[in-house]
Amino acid sequence: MSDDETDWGASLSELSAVGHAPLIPPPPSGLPRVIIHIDLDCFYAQVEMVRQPALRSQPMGVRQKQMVITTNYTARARGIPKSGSVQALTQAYPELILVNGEDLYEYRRFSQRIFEVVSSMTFAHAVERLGMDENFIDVTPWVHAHLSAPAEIDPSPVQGHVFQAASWDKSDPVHRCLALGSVLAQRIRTRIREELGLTSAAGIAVNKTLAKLVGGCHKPDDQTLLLPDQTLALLQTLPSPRSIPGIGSATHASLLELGIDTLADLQAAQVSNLAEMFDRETAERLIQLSQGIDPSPVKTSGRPQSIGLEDRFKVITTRDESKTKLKWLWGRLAQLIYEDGRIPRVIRVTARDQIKERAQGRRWLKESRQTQIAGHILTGLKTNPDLPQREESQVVDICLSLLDKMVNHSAPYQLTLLGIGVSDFPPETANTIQNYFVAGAKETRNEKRQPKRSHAAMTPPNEEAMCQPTPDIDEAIRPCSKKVKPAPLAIPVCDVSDIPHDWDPEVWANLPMDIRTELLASQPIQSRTNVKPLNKKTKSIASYFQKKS
DNA sequence: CTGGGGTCCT
DNA sequence: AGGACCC
Repeated sequence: MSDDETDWGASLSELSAVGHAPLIPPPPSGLPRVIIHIDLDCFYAQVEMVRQPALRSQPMGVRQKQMVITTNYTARARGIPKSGSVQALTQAYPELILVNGEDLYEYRRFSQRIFEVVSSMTFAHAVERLGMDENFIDVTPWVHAHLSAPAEIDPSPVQGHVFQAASWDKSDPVHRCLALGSVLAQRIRTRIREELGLTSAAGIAVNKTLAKLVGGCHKPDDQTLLLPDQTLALLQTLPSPRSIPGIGSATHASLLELGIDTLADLQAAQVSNLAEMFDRETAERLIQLSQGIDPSPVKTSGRPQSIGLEDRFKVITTRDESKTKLKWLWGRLAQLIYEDGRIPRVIRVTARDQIKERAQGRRWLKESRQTQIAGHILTGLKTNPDLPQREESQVVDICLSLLDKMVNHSAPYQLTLLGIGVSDFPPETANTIQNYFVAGAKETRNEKRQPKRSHAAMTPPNEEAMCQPTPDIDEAIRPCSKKVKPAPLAIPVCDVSDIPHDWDPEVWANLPMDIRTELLASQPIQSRTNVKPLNKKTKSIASYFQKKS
């Protein structure tokens, strides 16, 4: 949790409780941060309904193996739970339609487009992904810059709900900041609906934790703002310390051992109370989280650090079966690496062995082994989703040798999971305009190519009764994959003053924030004292985008 | 009958 | 390489 200069640290109310205030630069203006958390409603189910609109009116759920991981709101309106076992749900609700969601390919694509749409909005200073369907957006700079409008002309109407709105004071600058945030959250949600046909919930607050927590107050398809003075009221609605993001099962168990059962216990704890189980930094962070204090910055999410696939199955007991499964996994993974465009330098195999788990008395035990992979083996993926025969069998052999390090084939074993992942991508020389330009060109190139076959239609080999895929009732319809290029985004809400005068607003709006920042840094602004020199390549690319006059 | 992903830290 | 956390 390192602070950089873009992290304006805690809100006013947070600062008062922070031990080392000097380490956290105060907000320049004395105003709080404004953080939006966007959470797609039953994301997987919504994606399936976009792909197959007839499902919209049906009670539907998405299943992976024996679990229904989410149901749509039509189902929930009938009292069907949002998740559960296939067994239980189909028995109790025979009308529930289940779609197989074990292949995350489409969800990944929608997730990427959501991130792009959000990042393209000019007021989004930083966007951080959390899983496939959540994003944090820091809109602090925009909000502070637009707060100066006189209150009597600009009543800054709040969009959506206010958590316990009684103390709303429209003349309080802190409240007005958050109200502006709620307007921006509404615009983000509207764009996601217009561009992708997906509804979402949002929370607006002074830090990530509170934004996420308050966003849960009005779902689906609505949003909630938290005023700093209502922080404790919100926290009091939480049933357990476990409800705080960042306090997971292990931390919760440790807290229980210390006799800390409730959130109030943790709020009242001293660092010394926690010293037995946690180091001082962690203890301080936990107590602060329990009080709604969270200085962690919204970190701009870049390209993934790793790409991996796993498959669970009933059991594998031979090297030969493993080879077949690894081949199948690699085929799908190769497609993803190809679409990513970068060549990884490390490959890893993951496995679960039931016998080992029982021997060690553990509920689950995942092992992995990784190794560097010579560059020449994978370079074919730069231009083709399939590797030449020779390289492909080399990769599979590498995977098998990694597996051999985990299982002894002369002793009994029972694998129930295999996975392959890749990581350690070459650095992309940070986020420069050159880089963006190259990446954009590559994307266009990739999207023009049709996948040789829809890998969503690929079926795992050697299916056991237990893991038979559901009949693919949604064969085909893939709204995104048929597009050569994503539809150009409409001109987003943004202040004209944000845009350099010689730029096309639409082009500007579609540039990622860091690129805009870089270009703004190169703008001839009188007040700027530290003008970065513009190198040649940047200049020519900038002129490519700029309007001709 | 707990999925198939990810992140960062130790 | 594993473990914590997140969805």
